[in-house]
Amino acid sequence: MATGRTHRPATRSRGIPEATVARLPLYLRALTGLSERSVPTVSSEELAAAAGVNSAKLRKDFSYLGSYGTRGVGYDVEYLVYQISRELGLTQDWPVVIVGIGNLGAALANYGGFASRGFRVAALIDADPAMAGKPVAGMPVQHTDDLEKIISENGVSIGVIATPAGAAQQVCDRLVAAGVTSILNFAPTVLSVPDGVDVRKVDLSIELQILAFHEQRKAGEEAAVAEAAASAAAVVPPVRAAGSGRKGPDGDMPAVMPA
Amino acid sequence: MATGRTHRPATRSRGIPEATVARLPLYLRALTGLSERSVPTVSSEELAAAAGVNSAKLRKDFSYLGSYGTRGVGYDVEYLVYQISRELGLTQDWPVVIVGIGNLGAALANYGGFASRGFRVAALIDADPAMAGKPVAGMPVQHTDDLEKIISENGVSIGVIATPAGAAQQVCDRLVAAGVTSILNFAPTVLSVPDGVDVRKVDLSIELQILAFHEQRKAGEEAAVAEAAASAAAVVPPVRAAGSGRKGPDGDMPAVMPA
DNA sequence: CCATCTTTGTGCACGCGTTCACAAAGACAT
DNA sequence: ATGTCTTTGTGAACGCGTGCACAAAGATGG
Repeated sequence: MATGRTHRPATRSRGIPEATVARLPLYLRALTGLSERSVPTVSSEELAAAAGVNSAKLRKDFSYLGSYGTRGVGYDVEYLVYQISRELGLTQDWPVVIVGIGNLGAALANYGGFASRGFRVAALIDADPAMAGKPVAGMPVQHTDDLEKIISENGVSIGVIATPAGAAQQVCDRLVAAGVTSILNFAPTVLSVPDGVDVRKVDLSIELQILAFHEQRKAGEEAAVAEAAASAAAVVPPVRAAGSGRKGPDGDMPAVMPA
Repeated sequence: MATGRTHRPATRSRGIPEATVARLPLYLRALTGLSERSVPTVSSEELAAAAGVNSAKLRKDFSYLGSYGTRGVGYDVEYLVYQISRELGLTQDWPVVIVGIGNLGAALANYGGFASRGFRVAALIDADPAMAGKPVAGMPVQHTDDLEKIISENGVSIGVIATPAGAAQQVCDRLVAAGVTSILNFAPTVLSVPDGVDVRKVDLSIELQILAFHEQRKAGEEAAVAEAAASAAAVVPPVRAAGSGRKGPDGDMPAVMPA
């Protein structure tokens, strides 16, 4: 993951570990739930359980923000909600544009989770002229031609890319050129961006493939060797260097690697 | 030419690092692109650039799978595609169910990336009776009542949860009870599952919040101290333990913690 | 057949993140 | 006020992941 950090000796040693930052939203969500149930305080143990993490990890995470707990009691829920929100920058308004209003883009536009926490969908943008003006999630889709104008007029610094893979890099370049410095990419492509621009990637296909790997291992633990042998016999793997044909004889490498 | 090729006997060390597994789909995607352009071989440097990673990291990743490269030349594209596919378990068919056919669920059902690599949407399931029978992505939505039957009849071991947060845990429990052992969760909730079940989480809101954190830092680097002071003065943070009122005097903690 | 050149595979060191374990801090009861 | 009990905050150890740097392997050219 590209963390694209511009190293700067910040005013204070603002070195909150990246792993901690990634968990803060998790804590915030758990705390919000407690807040709605008017729970006044919570211990690190309880909160850690709600967030699905280790309690020691949670305490260390909070220690990077400051000493917000009370020994013997726990953490004040409301106070902690405020502190984390402020640390994450959620006390301000973040206008966001979504580019690519296909199935996924429309789903994102309708997703309530955006508006819930400081994020506001400022515009929906699509390259298809037929989409222009069409309302999605109660908001007219605008054409890509106006991308730069929309970005600058709304002061957008966060962009969401939900286009097909082929268009993603081009859209990304235009977003960056127009002033966007944070991008959430749903397109299955590696985006290249200049320093100072953050990119986070959400890739459904990759997540599934990772699950498949573990699933295969789980299944293989029962009939490990037998299954591997059968599969190797059933599926014929491509012979080494079959296409090029300009290399040495293919006898130098067995067609089927030992499984 | 090969003299006596000393085949490494124990390539099957089951310990492929998790970080490596997470990158294999990335390599596979880059390799597929090369394969479609009929590129016969690729060096670690080139492939690493295409996948957006360090070349040394890529070589080390591949070394966990075995010695599939040729020194002085690089890696055979077709051969590597096969090896990674096999390692990820993509040479077999993975039936998948999607539970929760709202905006996101429908988008997932329509997403071509699923079918492209061994994954097949076996069923769409929703709790709303009005949805039952309605076609989404050319497939009739089925009711939650039949969840267990669908899982067992199709031999499904991977489930995708795209329901609202409130229903996620219940759906998860039923999936697991029915035999699902891998879950991709899009609902903004922490799922608790028994040992042996893998859960991966995709959370749009969290990704945005992480971006907001970095975005705030980038903005803060220009007018760091001034901004912090102004924001602290403008926004009044909740006084410590304001709601509970049963604790000590609130003077024991400053209303604004030092930033 | 030998020399040179390219590229892999990996030993090693380093830094980050996680976890344990415990002293210090504070609430609460007496 | 003093003691006990709960819970935080953190020092320290450990393990994993990353990146450097280089020797070995093999292709290529003379």
